[in-house]
Amino acid sequence: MSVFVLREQPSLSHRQIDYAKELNQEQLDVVLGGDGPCLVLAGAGSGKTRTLIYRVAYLLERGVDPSSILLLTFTNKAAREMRSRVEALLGAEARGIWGGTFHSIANRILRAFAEVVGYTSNFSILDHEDARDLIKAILKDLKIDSKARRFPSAAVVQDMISYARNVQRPFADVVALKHPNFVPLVGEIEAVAGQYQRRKKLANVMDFDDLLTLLAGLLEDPVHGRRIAEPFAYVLVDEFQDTNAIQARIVRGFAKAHRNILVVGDDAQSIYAFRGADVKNILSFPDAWADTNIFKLLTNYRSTPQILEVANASLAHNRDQFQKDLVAIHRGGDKPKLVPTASTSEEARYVAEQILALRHQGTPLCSMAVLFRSSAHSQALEFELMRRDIPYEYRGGQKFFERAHIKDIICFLRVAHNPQDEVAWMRVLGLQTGIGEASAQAIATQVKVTTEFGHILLSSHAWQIPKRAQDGWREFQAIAQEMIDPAQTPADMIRAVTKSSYRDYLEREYPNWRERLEDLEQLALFAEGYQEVGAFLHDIALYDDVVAGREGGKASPKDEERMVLSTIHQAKGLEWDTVFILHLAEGSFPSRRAIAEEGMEEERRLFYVAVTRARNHLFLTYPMTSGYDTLQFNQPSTFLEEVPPRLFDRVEIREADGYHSVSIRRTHSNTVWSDGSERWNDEEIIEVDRTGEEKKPRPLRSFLRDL
DNA sequence: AGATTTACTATTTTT
DNA sequence: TAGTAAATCT
Repeated sequence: MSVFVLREQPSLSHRQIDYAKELNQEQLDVVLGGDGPCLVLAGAGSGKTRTLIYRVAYLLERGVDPSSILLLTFTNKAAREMRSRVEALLGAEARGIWGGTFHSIANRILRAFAEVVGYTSNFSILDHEDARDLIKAILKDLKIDSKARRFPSAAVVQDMISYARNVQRPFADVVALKHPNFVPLVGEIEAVAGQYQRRKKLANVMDFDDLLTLLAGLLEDPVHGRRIAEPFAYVLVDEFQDTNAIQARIVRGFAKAHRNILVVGDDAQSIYAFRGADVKNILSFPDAWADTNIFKLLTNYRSTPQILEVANASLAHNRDQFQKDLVAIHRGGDKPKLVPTASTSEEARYVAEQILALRHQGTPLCSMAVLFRSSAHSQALEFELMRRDIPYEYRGGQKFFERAHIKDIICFLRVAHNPQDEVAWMRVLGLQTGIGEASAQAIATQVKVTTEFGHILLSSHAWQIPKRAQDGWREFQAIAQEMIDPAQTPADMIRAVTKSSYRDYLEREYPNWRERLEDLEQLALFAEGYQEVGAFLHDIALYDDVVAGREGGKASPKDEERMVLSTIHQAKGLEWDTVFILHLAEGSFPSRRAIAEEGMEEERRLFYVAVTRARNHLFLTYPMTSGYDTLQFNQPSTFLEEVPPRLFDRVEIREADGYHSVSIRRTHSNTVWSDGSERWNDEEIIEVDRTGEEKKPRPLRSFLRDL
């Protein structure tokens, strides 16, 4: 039996073998190689990813053609990670499998079927910001003054349009559900939505939702759908709890012919409701697919029992939940530490101290991560890490391809490749002095009639250029000339723009223009791998992490590794030995919005995801005060209050002794009184410095004086 | 008068 | 950084 071959692979770690032990042989055959629909409901750290990897490996071992395997993941990173793990198991033959996000797979397929859906194959892809800009332009065009008329803002309109398409419900329903006060305006908002759809098609651009909608349509087409889906004999979907209605349609489209579908997920980790994700997709999977085999994996191979206890205790407060307590396989371990700090800077200092101490004790930096609800919460820590030269990798917040200067350059290439791309035109024109929104729009509508980029240099005399915009327009033409003149490779074009007057613009506009120029050179270097502008643009439209995220601190030659700073959303599916969760203050995490809009259950699941990322050490911190000019007093997060205090080791920072050694006061235990209330046992207070060594007590200094 | 630039305030999560 | 209000151009 192939499974045994897998189990005895010397490259398999202990934990992987434990996974195989959890199911009996018959069940393993179904999960890994069985035909028909299969649903694996797996708790955090119980082996979701391994299930997918094993099935792929098992199929390949049985001689299945790799290109008949389609692996749908939530992030590109997850797809790559899985591919490399399967390759490590079985070698290069895994290379042919189709793996990626719904969006990237849609991108690949739609390039080949562009004409069928009314586009040409050089279509551009709008990111979130581009799409909002287009809607803004439409509102202006329709002379809708959203302030005066109490009309929803472009961002709100965009959100409603996107949500309606993702949950596959009529627009009016979504308005009623998400923004009841705009119900009287439904007709008008719908007109904007229609205009948006038309403008995109005219500009030969798709937004993220178009990618999914058009793919779903194609898959349901009797002729094309068959042609696309037929080759995929095996469909695997990761993080199924985070799929929405349109994604469920796509999954059905791909898998309905062969019915060999495996989905894995955990309803407790559904954290994308704001994007239309619906836990019902996973709970009703057996209804949608007859004869589904269901398996539950409830053993946690990742975390210590102390960490799991906190996770379980928190999740118990959710009602809409499948009750399942995870059981740890690990023994021993410390209680998670609960650390209130005087301020955000003290929080940052404490975390940095602990990181140094743990590293001193032998934990490599790459097995530590700091997680936070919102990217803004990491700022103080980033300064602190930079100051101490602790190398880190930042995930979350702005992506490389979303940085203003990167997008500027990309838009130059976009107009060259797809001159109809109105959105890109608006951006590049607006960069010139003297050209604002209005002049840019005037020029863009005329220019985009051209099908050949080179023509804009010749035929401009025929166009009406507003007077104040003429200098800027000439400047743009000069740059365009540089771009198309000697060579056509994307790297050459990027360097041409970087050398042009755009460089002066950068120097003028940004104090950190040198860094930005370096970014642009990095982009050019990356582009050298491409001969053709189209191929380059298509790849970077969705594969953001091809270029590493923001980095700070210099990695010493000895340890190249960096620690990770990440939003919780981006940390999903990952794990570290030590995890810090920052800013667990009411209003921040849970966010004010979640509290106000009854989004607490989802928010609690987010907390659950964060806690279950940790293998051995977990630190939960929150600043008792925050704010930069006004002082704000924070309450500890609901999520901390809900968990019985005895599950934590409470740390109290008493003394800030310069910047480099914060001493802490720690209480080890607490007392449960006969009436059920709990009290901290003050007798066990000790002071330790950052290396964990005990210190003599010093007088208490009030945290307020520290500010 | 309309377009553009500048100065200011408050920040959720993502393909 | 985005959205907005006030200041400055044409």
